[in-house]
Amino acid sequence: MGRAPCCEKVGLKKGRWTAEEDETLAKYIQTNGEGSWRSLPKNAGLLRCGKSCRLRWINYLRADLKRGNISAEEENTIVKLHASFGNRWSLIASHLPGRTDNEIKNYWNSHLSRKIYSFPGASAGIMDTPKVASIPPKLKGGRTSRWAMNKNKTYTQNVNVAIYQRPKQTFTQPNSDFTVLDADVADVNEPRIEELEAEVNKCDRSVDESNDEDILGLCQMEGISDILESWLPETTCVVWDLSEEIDNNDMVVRVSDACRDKMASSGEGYSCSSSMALDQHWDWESVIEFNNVVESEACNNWEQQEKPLTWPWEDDAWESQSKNLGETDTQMQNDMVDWFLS
DNA sequence: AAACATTCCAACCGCAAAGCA
DNA sequence: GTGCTTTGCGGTTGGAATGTT
Repeated sequence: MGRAPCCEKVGLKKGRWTAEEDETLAKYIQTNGEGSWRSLPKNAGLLRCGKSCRLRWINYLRADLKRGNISAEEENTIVKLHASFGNRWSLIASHLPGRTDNEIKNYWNSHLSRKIYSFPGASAGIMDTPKVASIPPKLKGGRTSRWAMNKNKTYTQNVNVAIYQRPKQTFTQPNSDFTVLDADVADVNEPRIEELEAEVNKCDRSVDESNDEDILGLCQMEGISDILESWLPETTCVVWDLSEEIDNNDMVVRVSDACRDKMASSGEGYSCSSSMALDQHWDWESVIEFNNVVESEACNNWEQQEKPLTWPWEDDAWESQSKNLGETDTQMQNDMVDWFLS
């Protein structure tokens, strides 16, 4: 016995809405207000499912919808929010006035997602940057609770997300500043995830959702350097996302779907994309060229590849100067964290 | 100009949480 | 506390529009 249908589908119309239907729906809602979607079609005289009416109203008929193409600024916002929130389209849409979750989702899938470039595996480490963004816990399906939609709420949530900014840097050699990005997802270390969660869960933060900067901001984490040290070398599967914001010198690094799936299956429930928005002066041609090289070489011999990027504390020379991250130059460490959280 | 391929997006679907009796 | 209904979410799909051969 199958699931009961959400509404009586027999005799209901499907497919594109006609202008007449739009007018009928709009007039009814203007008169009676939103809500009671189940009974709305019958009351309004529409041969449509209530869900269909709701969707049509939300995505097309509402007066406060913004028409026209997504602007560069909006796109930038989407990229950044997606880096933090993942596919939480409604949440992203809530920060883009006049845009719907469906519109953003479609835009992402058709315009932005294909801009992702992969960095298939270099040898050693993994980089899944552990971070905290102040976002409500993701619910699989289901509507967002009213509590979660309230402003000035406090979340305690772990999300392996970060938006980084670094000082000016020219990316001429793929060996300088970041950890190897290993697309091989075989060794995702689940205990690390739990460990990270435990650390991250220490962080509570009040959030004003009206402020995107605040949403995107990272909470002050105690011992973040320790987390980075323990986490970064073991994270896997990163895909480089070179968005069209090249002109703005933004770059995003994100966890691959495979990694996300892995993490999800580990019981984490949800793993948002990691990202790096590197607001700096990259040599993009080199980046892309390097990406191509790495990709081709990866097909030949993954093990022999050198680290394209490493974190400073993974560098031997650096490490020799500082046996232990916790004992290193405090100023440098603080600077790194400041940059990391900026 | 026709056939085929690709892109884009409106709409559908199932799931799960909130709400309520 | 329980069960049913309503609502919201995100993934997926179908087909129109557009591009390419």
